[in-house]
Amino acid sequence: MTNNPADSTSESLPDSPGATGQPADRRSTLHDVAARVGVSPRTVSRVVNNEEGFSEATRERVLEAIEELEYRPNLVARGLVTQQTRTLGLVVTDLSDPFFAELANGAQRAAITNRYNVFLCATDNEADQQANVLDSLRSHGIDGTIVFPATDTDDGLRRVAADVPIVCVDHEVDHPRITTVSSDLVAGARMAVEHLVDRGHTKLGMVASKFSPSDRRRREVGFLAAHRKLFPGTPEPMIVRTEPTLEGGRSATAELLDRDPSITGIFAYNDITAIGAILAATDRGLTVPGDLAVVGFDDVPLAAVFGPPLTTIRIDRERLGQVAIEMVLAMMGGSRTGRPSPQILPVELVVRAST
Amino acid sequence: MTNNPADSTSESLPDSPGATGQPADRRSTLHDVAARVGVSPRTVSRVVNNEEGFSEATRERVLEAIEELEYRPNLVARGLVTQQTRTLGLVVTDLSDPFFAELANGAQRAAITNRYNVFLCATDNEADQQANVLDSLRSHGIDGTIVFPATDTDDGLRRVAADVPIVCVDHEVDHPRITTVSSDLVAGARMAVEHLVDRGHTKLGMVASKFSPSDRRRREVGFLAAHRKLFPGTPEPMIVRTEPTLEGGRSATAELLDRDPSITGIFAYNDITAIGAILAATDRGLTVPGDLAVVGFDDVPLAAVFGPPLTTIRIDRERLGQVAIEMVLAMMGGSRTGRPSPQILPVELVVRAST
DNA sequence: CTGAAAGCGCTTACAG
DNA sequence: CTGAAAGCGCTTACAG
Repeated sequence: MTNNPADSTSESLPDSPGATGQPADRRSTLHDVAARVGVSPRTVSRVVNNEEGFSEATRERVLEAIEELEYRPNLVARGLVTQQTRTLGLVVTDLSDPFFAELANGAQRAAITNRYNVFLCATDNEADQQANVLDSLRSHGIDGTIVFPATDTDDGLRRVAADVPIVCVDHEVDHPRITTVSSDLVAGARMAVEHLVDRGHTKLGMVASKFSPSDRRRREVGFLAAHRKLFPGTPEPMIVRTEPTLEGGRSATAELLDRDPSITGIFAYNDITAIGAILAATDRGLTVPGDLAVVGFDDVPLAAVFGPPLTTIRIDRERLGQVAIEMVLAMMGGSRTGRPSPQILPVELVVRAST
Repeated sequence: MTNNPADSTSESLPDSPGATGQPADRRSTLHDVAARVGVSPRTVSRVVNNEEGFSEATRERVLEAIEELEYRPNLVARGLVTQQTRTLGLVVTDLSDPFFAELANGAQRAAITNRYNVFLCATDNEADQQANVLDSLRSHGIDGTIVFPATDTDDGLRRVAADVPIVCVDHEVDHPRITTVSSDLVAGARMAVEHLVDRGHTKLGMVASKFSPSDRRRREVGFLAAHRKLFPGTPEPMIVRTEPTLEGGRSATAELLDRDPSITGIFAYNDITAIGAILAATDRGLTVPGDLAVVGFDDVPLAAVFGPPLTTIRIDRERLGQVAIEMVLAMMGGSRTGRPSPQILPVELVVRAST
């Protein structure tokens, strides 16, 4: 037959692997398995994919060879022809925000359940980097992706949606292959305002994110609407936009209190900025909640143990991730299913010691 | 020539895209670009890859067509033949630990600098899930990967190392294609002990991680060694192993204090467990640092703002990620470079109010 | 029950 | 300066 270098050294027993017990240093392929069994690659492909049409004996010999050679199908080569890789993308702006970490956990868990894998990428909220990772993901033949979009990147999203279906988190983009899952941020903001007012506060201020373009300011919309309803005819409360980080929350709150020292209630963009707000209060000798009450958003794990434990609007991030996966899977079902309509998940007020 | 359905509707001007301005709904390929320009795919490939051998005129026409068709090379198809995809993996146990989030940030940043992308995956510290994601990553033709290994998975790592070079974080595996970058955990533990003793504490306890197998208990080794040196001949201090989470730290500390109420100094596995330790103290009416001093590990962002702000051993996670990327890149340089030797990065004591 | 051919989107030698 | 052929690892019709 062909001259196989291994033949000269190995015993005649065909089942015996090399002396080292190690397969070749090159990863073994369908072809290698076929050659070892003495069958065509097509047959190996059939048993690997659980198709019909091979004898039980063949099946066993193939399985044995696969074991011995540690053969693993190359999903990407397969994807090149099937046009699917059972891999999903998840792109977020900032890994160090615990919100995204738990979203990712939920998404990954749901993906595994459906026998999909997910690759996570971060954009630092930069359009270029988002374009870069989306392109990379697409290039790897992912079947769909979930994205929490960087600011002002709708066009970029539409472009990749031509190739792969997208589920956006907390943001709508008008495109047949893009849908949205979001939390009810407007309702959450309303709950926060009502709670502060229940506690007797009448002068409120809000720390918002400067990364939110005008069509993504749902918390602000809810905040103003609730305020308008409860205090009709009064001037609108103050809103300061900042980076959604601890230091951002701290400085924005300082600015709010500088501009209007009569403010006694703060609604913050998220828990991290809320903690910043509390620090700003402490900075100027105010007590929380005595002098300043603070409501956060998200209910990240540390919110409960911070001093004082944070009153916040809880988002079920695990569920958010799970629903996002289910929606992207539905979109991949082909156009017959149509685009799933946007979903809005409920949020919940959690009262602790900061109000 | 060939019958192109587009020809019947489009104007004769070859440069004009369809009426919608949209390219076909199928992603365009090298072949499409070639057809549009009227040149062979080989030529397009040449200009895409900046090779030699085409006229300036050809180059411009190809570039134009690429623009119009929004052509993007399929990196995976390319990878199938070049055996490299300019993509790296990063697999960690737990996304919601801020330690890994910042490690990932550092790694991603360093990767981008080198024109690589990174795909992040989580294992939940489960061997099966780690095998799954590594296989998926490998299947996507990644060029190398960084992994913070799940417990007891050395064999699995060796298996994938046959195909792709691995840099482990804080763990050594004996294999020619696996190397290690770690923090000086032993030195960090020593600093913690010396600092507690400086503060007048003589009865110490440690909260350790139950996920660390015996060869990965560097903090414990450092803790015991430092204690032995400072208190020769005395009994060894108590160590309780637990899940490295907030609740884990809380219950482990409660156990330590139950078993030996004379303990006044706690060295914790990381900042999260340290915060748990502080909570455990508060639970039983002890003050920190008055009744119980606590030293954490990592210096995550919230350590500085927790009440009381945490004394901790700082790990430069961004740098850790960066070095890991550089090492994996070096390993990919081919065997000529040989395996880079393990690196140990320094850590630093940060004194705050919990001691 | 099994295989030979063509092709997914690309690049690598080779030839002109 | 440019192209035709073969192949990366796989699957999809087709034929026996």
